[in-house]
Amino acid sequence: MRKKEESKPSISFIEQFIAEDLKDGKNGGKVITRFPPEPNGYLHIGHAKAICLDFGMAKKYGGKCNLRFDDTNPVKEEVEYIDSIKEDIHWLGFDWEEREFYASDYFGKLYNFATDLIKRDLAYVDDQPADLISSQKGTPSQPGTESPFRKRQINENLDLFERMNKGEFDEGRRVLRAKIDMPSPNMHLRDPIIYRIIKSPHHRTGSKWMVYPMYDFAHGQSDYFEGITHSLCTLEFEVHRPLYDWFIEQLKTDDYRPRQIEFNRLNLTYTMMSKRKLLELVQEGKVKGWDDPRMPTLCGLRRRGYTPESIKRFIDLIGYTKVEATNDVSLLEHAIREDLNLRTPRVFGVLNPLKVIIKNYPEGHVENVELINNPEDESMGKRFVPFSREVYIEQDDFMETPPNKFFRLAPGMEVRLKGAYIIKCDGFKKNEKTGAIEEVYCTYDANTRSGGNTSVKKVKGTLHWVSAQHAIDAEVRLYDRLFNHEDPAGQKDDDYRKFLNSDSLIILTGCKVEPSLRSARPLEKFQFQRLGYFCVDYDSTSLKPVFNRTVQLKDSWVKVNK
RNA sequence: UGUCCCGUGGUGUAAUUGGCAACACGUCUGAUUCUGGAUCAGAAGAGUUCAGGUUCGAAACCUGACGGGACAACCA
Repeated sequence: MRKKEESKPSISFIEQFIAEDLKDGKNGGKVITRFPPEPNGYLHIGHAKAICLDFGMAKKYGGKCNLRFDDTNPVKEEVEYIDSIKEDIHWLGFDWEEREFYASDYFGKLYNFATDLIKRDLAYVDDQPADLISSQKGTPSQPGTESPFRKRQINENLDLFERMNKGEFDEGRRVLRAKIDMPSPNMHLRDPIIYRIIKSPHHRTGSKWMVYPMYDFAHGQSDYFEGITHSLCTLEFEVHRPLYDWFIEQLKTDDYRPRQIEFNRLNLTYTMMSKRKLLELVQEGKVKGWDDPRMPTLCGLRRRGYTPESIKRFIDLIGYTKVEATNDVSLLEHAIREDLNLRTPRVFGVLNPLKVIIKNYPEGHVENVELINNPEDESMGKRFVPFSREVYIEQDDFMETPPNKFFRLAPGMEVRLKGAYIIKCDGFKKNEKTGAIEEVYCTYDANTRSGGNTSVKKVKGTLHWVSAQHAIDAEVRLYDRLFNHEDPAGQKDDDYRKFLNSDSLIILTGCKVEPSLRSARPLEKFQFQRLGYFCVDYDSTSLKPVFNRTVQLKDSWVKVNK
């Protein structure tokens, strides 16, 4: 399915940089990358884009990719997230082997480096409160002004920083700042705060530390300590790069130098990627949890029925650039359909059952009709499905007064029950009060059994069906996009909650599925013929199977119909 | 009134780094089909934000506009 790409050797700008660096013999001709999540939430498909790049580049150029938890803020991070992050990366098919690192592993080195900067008069302790420091920073268009503590003596700074870490001062009382350039046009260079006092215990280092490094003071240095050559991150860190380079410059002892390269974040239509807002959805009960099948989280997509291959394929398709792009969810849906079409067995499942009685079919008689499991893959074999006098078909497949081009069942019309016989409708029972069709009466043509050579008759429509006496009841959860706005989180005047799609989950009970599905296991995937791809939910039991609809089949009838 | 980044069909990306804009999704035809799926064949749709300049030749290089984004957390 990727044949067409062979003639398209174009590589991303990132890969071009890497290839050039290699050609120039930088960093000993090595490629070492890292994937650096903060353990403060679950991974989503945007992270998958980064994971594919980080691990992908390392693999392609014979290098390694480290997993590094960016755990420099103990008040926001939890162990709970660490396990889920590792599980999701593995699920995608990537492995960091023994290279599982934590920014907190480097707290000692970082502290020493900070002390070193103080000694070189490149850092100082500032006693001012946050709002004052902030106002002295100026604005993007106005230069900052120097803190009165900027000229503090080295010995005093050393003493104060040590006492900050001993817990002598309350949180917020003092910070350590790098002494760089207050009037700089780049705000990140205006004496950035590099250490703050936090007294909450850390999930790995306990209460050993009272001061914690800020992101900018930890990330580049961690890269340096691990020998990272290419530090790939998203566009919003572009303005941080001069600071990243500044710290490395102070730290380096030889020619080795990590290089930060920024690429565009993944945005999807009708989707919201902000971790904070996703957390709100979970906490407010708008969804059933981080792994709700409507969530863009990897665990949500997994439960929805997405395969790692389809996600990687999608990411492959969208590429890496510096353009802030919004990708169409229909491309993601294309990727999962393409994958599932090749690998899933076809089965019969009737979502909204309507009973059809075949009057001239012998009562009590059962035939096992043979069906192909997957027309795309002969090796998946065949199966037998019981057929009898009473079957269920889809309510949508019968109309009392059909429009043009309705190739399904209606009074006087003929249709094939896939794998079985051609039937003709010659009556139905209607509830006079509600107008609902309750039963449909048909006759079958015994000469039209599928596979038989007497079956020369042709009909336009073919329906899926389930034998009434053999059917098993199932619950089916139909999912649709969570939001009904293309950019739910991007509206200035409206809260994203306003755009929640009230029909994003429709639970159907009393669905009828073929008996072979009794033994289906959670996460097992099927194509319900003519309907879509479905995946067994974790809530499923053999007594009460539960299926999630991953995605519908493309349906040109809906277009004809309107 | 700053610095940095970005601007190619509806969407996302290409264009062998200066040689008459390609691919995928989507859309629309038709063929085929015991899934209105898949498959196959084909079509429409941009002249590359705009204006200058360099050049035999510019989507690409230069200048200037215009438009979008990032940066003012003791978050990452």
